[in-house]
Order: sequence, then C-alpha cells, then structure tokens
Amino acid sequence: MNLSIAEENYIKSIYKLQEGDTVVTTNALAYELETKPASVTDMAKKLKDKKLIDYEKYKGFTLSAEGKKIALQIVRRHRLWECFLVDKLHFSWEEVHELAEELEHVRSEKLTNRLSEYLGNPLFDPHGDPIPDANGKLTKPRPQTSLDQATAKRVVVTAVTDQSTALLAFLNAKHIKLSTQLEIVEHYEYDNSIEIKIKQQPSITISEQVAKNIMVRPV
Amino acid sequence: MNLSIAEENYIKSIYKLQEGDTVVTTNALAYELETKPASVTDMAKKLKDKKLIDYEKYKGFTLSAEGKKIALQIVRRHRLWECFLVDKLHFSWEEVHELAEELEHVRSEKLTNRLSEYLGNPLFDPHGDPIPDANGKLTKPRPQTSLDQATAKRVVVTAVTDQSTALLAFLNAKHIKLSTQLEIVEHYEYDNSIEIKIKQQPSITISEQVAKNIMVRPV
DNA sequence: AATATTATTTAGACAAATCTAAATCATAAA
DNA sequence: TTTATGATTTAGATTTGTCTAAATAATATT
Ligand SMILES: [Mn+2]
Ligand SMILES: [Mn+2]
Ligand SMILES: [Mn+2]
Ligand SMILES: [Mn+2]
Repeated sequence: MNLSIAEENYIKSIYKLQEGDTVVTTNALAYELETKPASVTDMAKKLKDKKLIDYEKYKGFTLSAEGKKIALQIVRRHRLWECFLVDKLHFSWEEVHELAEELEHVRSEKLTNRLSEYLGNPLFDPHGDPIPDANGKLTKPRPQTSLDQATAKRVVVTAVTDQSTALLAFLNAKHIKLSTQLEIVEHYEYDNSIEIKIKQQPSITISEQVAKNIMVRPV
Repeated sequence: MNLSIAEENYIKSIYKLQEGDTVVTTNALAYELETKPASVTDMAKKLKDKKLIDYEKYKGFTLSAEGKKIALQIVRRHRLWECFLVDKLHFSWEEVHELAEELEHVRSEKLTNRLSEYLGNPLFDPHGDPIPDANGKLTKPRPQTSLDQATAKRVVVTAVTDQSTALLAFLNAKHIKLSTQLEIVEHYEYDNSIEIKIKQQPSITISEQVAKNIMVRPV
C-alpha cells in the first residue's frame, strides 16, 4: 500500500477523530484538516477504493482494520520523532508537533524501529500520549483525570489534551510540563479556577479552561 | 520562497551536475532525476520564473545565486541526516542516502542547526562529502586523489565518488569504509587492478573501476 | 406534514507534476 | 552547404489534490 502524504494525513486525522469507533463526519474532518468538505468527500472515495475506510454516502466513515493499522504506524512515527526532538535536540514540547507532522511521513520501518530503540523504546510522547509499538499495540493509558476533576492533593502531570501552541506556551511560561508535580491548594467555586503550587515556587491560579486540558494522576 | 519537494530535488540535482559552473543540459538532468526531458523543460520554466536558475531555450541552465544558496541548504540537511543515521542509529553508509533523500525536505533552520550541534557540527558526511555550514560555506575539501592515481604507500579513505548501492555494498563486504587505512601493495599494469591490504587482514585485489571511485589521501 | 436549515455530495474548474508523440532547433558529417 | 542525427521544446493528456458554486439529502422546526 503506497500512500501519499495527503492520504496519510487524512488517515491519521480520521483515527484521531474516531476515538474508539465513533463515526467521523465530513465536516468534522474538513475542519480538522483545515480543508473543505468537498475535498473530504473526494478523498473519502479514494480511501474507500483502497479499502482503508468504510464509507457510504451521507453516512460518515470509520477506518477499516487495515486503515487502523496504518494510522497506528503514522502515529508511532509522529510520537517517536516528538520524543527525539525533545529528548535529544532539546526542543520544548510546544514546538515539536509541527515538525513531527512532516517527519512522520518518512516511511521506513527500519528507521522507525532504530529510532525507537535509540530513544529507549519510550511508551509516551512529550505530551503524554502513548506510542504504539512496532505491532501497533498501545500501552494502556495510565489512570488519569483532568486537573479540574482531581480529588488528590498532590498530583503529577501526565498529559495535555489540547495541544494548541497557545496552551503549550502558557504552560511553558508557568513551568508546567510533563511529570511536573502539582499541589492543589484551592478550588474556587465562583469560576472553577484552581490555585496550584509547584514546589519551591509561589502558587498560581489557573482558569477552568486550562485545568480541563491538563491530565494528572495522584502522587 | 516556498518550494515543493519536486522543486527542491531539481535544485539539488542541478547543483550536483553543475560542479563549479558548467552548464547543465536537459537530458543530463532528466537522466539524473530518472524523469523525461519534457518534464525537465517544464520545470525549467517554473524555476526560471522563480529566479532560481538562469535559463534560455536550448542553452542549458545554471543555478542563480539564490538557487545556489537554496541548494546548499538542501545539501546541508541531506548530509547532516546521513551523519545522524550512521553515527546515532548505526545504519551502514550505503543505506542512508535513500532515507536522507526524504528527510532533507523537512525545512526548518532551527531543526537543522540543532541537529548539526547534536552531531558535533560535523564537517564531512559518511561518504566523505563536505557539509555546508549554516551560512552555506563548504569546508575546503582535503587534498585527495582517487586510489588508482595514488602515489603514497599508505593512504586513508576520504570519500567515495560513486554512491550506488552496489559499490557501497561491495566496499562494506570488504570492510572498506571512511577513514579506513589502506596499504597499496601492488599495482598490476595488465588490467590496472590494485592489491591493497587493510591491517590485520589478508590483502585483496580490486578492479580499476572500484579504485577510480575510492578517494584517498596520504598517511 | 410541510418547510427551513444544515450537512454532504456533485459538477466543473484549476495548479502541479508528470508523460507521450510530434515539432523544432543545433550541430556533426558528408 | 546540405543533410542527418540528436537534443530540446511544444502540444495535448493524465493524475492528484484542491477549490467554488450548485444540487441534493438528512434533520430540525413549526
Ligand atoms: Mn503530517
Ligand atoms: Mn504528541
Ligand atoms: Mn530528496
Ligand atoms: Mn552523502
């Protein structure tokens, strides 16, 4: 199966939107890929012909087994490159997504596996997302809740849901990154903002919107 | 200047063929890029419009100053990725060209410079070719001759001219790589074959064709 | 149930990159 | 200097991925 970069991007986005097995709609995918619904319909036909998606007119689409396999390979490459950029080249986590978006399209199993080995076969990328192994198997995600739902007093950051540059830059400015330990000082009912403290630093208050996008686990 | 991958490949190939300032012909470039002369003419018009080459119908072409600058950036990325693949991921030198052919198209100065730094700002790639610095300046190539012209008795391998997988695989099998020290034992006039010895190993005889493509310097 | 709204598809067009076949140019040979 | 050969360009097509505008289907509202 020889896929173009465009086809790979579609496959990956369908995978992302589908979460489990929800049907993906034309408009949602167009929005995700910053393209137009008409273009999505065109591509849907191509991917259906290649048996990578199940698709009936007006009924939305989901990845086929083969499509899912390919999606996991792309996601694997994407997340491994993100690890490389952060761990080895010392990029900060909000910079790496865009670069990985291109690097992920270099299709070489040997390269991918060597890279993984070189990085110590990491299980999670810099944003806390699990990295599929060479067989496409995902590590079971660690038990986690969003920061606004957390009940424990001391938590550690495991992931960031919204990976917009804006949020990641904000977190960077506040020195909140993956594995950062937070102490939840106060939960203000008025606007659901949360006061948190990172050890050795003065406590800060973050909005509900931010807290919703920070995933944490106890201790 | 936003170039497509195809345009970048053309620029790089023109750079390669032009060596100094020789005019590049349509057919030569078509052969190099494994495409057809008609396609080259089409692209020549585009690159001329973008002022990356000087081109008049039927007169061949050369890179403009801007084109040369871009070529050097692509070459820099290509050779740095080759270093990465060999030094860090332990690929052998005959495998890396193809992968670098894709990785070179990720255009990010920051990534390129970080990668260079990470590798210790290497001056030569795994095939002995010089790596342009961030300003496009090339290290003066070391004084070298092809193995069949060498006069010194003991030489060290500095580059390989023909980078076909076939030759590189042959050299690999004979344990000849960059920086390998060779002792020239005998030069047979009959077919211009050369008997060489790598320390600790029985001597071997290589053909003139191979010797012509191995560059060496004394000591 | 009829109508309005929104989602999706179709029709037709365009740019990029390629190709084949035919035409044209440059030049080497006679 | 004419002719033959090879190199190069042009004309016209094709594929891929995209778009706008119009048509149609699905769904929500009255
Ligand atoms: Mn991508
Ligand atoms: Mn990520
Ligand atoms: Mn390339
Ligand atoms: Mn090289």
